[in-house]
Amino acid sequence: MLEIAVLGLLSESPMHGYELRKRLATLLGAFRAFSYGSLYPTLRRLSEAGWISDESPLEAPAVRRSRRGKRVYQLTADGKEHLASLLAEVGPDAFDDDGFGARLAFFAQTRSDIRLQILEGRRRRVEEQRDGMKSTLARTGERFDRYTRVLHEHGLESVDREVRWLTELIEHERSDAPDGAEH
Amino acid sequence: MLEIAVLGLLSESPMHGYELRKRLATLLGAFRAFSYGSLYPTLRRLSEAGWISDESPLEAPAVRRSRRGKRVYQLTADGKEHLASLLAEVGPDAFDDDGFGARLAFFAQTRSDIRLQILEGRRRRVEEQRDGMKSTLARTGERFDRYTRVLHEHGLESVDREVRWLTELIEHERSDAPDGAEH
DNA sequence: TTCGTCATGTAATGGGTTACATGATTAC
DNA sequence: GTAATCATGTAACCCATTACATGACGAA
Repeated sequence: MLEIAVLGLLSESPMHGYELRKRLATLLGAFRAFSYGSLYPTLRRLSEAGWISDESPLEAPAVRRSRRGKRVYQLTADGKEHLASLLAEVGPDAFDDDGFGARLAFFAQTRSDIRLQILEGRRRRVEEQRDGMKSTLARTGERFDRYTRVLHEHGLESVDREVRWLTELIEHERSDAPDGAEH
Repeated sequence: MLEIAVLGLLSESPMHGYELRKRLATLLGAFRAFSYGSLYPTLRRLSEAGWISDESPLEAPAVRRSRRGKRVYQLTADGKEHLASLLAEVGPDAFDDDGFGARLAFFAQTRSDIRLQILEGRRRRVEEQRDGMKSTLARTGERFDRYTRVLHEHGLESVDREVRWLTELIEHERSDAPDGAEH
């Protein structure tokens, strides 16, 4: 999640951690902020993996050491590849709230057929949730008190809306790329 | 969160852990399941705090020991008090997603004026979120690509719906208990 | 007798937060 | 010169999950 978001943002332009965090907050819609306590360790990890680096090729090398100054990160060639493979991943991770959100935010960089697979997988997932809630309400709706019931009803309407929203996106996607790449 | 849910469920009737977990899953709408790995340690903690107990007052005492058999938990007098104070708490915890959900699920046991305070606090919180998203969209909406934009628009509509839903609940609550307890 | 499900638990791990510590740069 | 904010980082902690281990009990 953080990994995709960081690589995705850096694929648009190099940035330092502090800026990354602000972009992250607006990109992920404030419902997911990430503190420095998770961001910087992630940057270190991605750096050690060779996916990002803060080496500026031109640089006065000597003198300063042990200084903590601004570190501008950029995607490496390996990182670009890695991001591409993350965005093309159509496993269960891509269908949960966070994973789907992160992938959708960088859909512009994702192949059209993969986009469709992710949207459909996500819809399947949300439909299952909806059906589960529906049957819970049908089974126990009478026994719930008023508050528990309205809570469940509101939840059900929310997932129902998401299913319809996904259906719109899927239809748009299909009409946009009307070739037959599926099995 | 787990604490409120467990105490709240046990206040309705005694139960053992396994059953508790199933009730938890339907109560919290499947979007929040809790595994045994968090449930059982919580039961131990609540037990050590004296809020729940699995002592059956009538019991053949001798013989069996070291057997792991079924443990039926029930709320103690202290636990009842503690639950009441948790449900009456109108701090920030009561306004975030989880805390609000847990409290709403046991609203039937909450004092009417507290209910109103929690609903209003939650609404304020969600309104802030909505306004943040709105201004983000206004500021950067043009620069977002299509996918990022629809993601944000859908998010905005969702919080907007929640605000309206909360407003309905608040109005219902006010007309239900039309006395003047507020300052 | 074996399979499913009821039932309780632990250990390792994961992925984040809060609070703290430090220092550079900019605006007044 | 001092306050705000930019900027980087660490340590302690929290709260959950996964995977595993154990065992009782009823039905086929």
